[in-house]
Amino acid sequence: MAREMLRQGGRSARIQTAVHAATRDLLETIDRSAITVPMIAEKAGVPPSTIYRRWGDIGDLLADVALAHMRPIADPTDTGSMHSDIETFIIEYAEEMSSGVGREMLSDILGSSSGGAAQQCCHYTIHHLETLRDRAEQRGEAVFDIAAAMDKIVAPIVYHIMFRDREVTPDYCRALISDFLGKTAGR
Amino acid sequence: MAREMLRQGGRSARIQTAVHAATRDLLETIDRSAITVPMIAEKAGVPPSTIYRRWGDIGDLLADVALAHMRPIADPTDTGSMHSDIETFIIEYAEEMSSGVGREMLSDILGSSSGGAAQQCCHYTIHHLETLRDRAEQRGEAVFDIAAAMDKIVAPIVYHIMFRDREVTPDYCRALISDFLGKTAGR
DNA sequence: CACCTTAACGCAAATTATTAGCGTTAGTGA
DNA sequence: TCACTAACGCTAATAATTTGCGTTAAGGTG
Repeated sequence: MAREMLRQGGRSARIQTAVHAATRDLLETIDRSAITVPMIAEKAGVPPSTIYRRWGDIGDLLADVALAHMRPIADPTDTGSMHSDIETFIIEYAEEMSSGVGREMLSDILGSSSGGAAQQCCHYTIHHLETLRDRAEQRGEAVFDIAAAMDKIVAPIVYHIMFRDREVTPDYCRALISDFLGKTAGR
Repeated sequence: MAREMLRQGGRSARIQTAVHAATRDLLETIDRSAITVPMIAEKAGVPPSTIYRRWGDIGDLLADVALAHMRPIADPTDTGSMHSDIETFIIEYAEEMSSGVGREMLSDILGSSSGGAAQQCCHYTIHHLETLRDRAEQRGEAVFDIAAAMDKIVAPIVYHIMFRDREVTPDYCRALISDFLGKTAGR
């Protein structure tokens, strides 16, 4: 993961935006393994050395871009009940991460040398679950434990996506959620 | 992951052995991000072009080496009961994967382009669990479901190792196992 | 607002990694 | 033993990465 910018404004920020945009563009256009730093640099209108100096290598850059794409911009949908809130959020999450680009984003984040990107990515997921839990609490519903939800719902989904040992279908997600919330607690 | 060799014996096999050995050596000596193909080639006594032709890039080579290191050579220890068999195996697995080199191996395998290495790695774990289950069955103990064990024990452990969001301690592993096998089933 | 400090940049040269062509070696099966 | 060809070694060409150095401009200060 790229270090935090010491300078926030102006040129430095413009370059970050341009490089991120160029990278996202290329990720949609051509195969990820074919993307090179000079390629991104040309598209972004900066010299390659700027990218190397700022992001280190292409792995860290890809992790940074993936992380930026995962940064929560909106709260998960409010569907009226905790069970369906969780289902909606988790199924969408699983679908996004199961896709080709989703898997590549996860892979880039997990492969990043420092490990900061992975922690941050995990934190985003936890943050969303916290939102759902707080919402449930305000409704007067029984709350759930975030760490337990990570273990019993998120972890298996991510595991199967990364190891490709089974399809992560909406039905599979629903089963994990029902199992976690208690099978009797139908909605 | 490297494709299977079309030729099994002689020179081709010797080169594979030498390159793997050189790579493992370097992984223990210097930082993984500093390892280059020409470096490995020199240590192994082969020209770099041979490595590029056979393994594609350094990512695939590292994944191949990591996978070879994970290949089961012996069955997990027989401790006399299923619960402690699982505990012994899982705690050892978690400890190995939590270490610096373990995490890097997982990272290399998950980052490999084809995805075959990840599937294979997962298969090794399943194979070990099958051994434990069959052993329990022969003893007349109640058996367990492999897929469920992967979801409830292995997946959370691997998730936390990869995302670095919590320490994976032996106590944590024991809790996952007890929870899976039923809290009342103390040993 | 003008000035100072220095992080971050652009450029270009030097280094290093990767790819590709081509002749050679040595597994494998007849 | 021989024929066939996958896999190799060598080398030249190409591409990526690193590094030094002068320049630009962000952010702070008087």
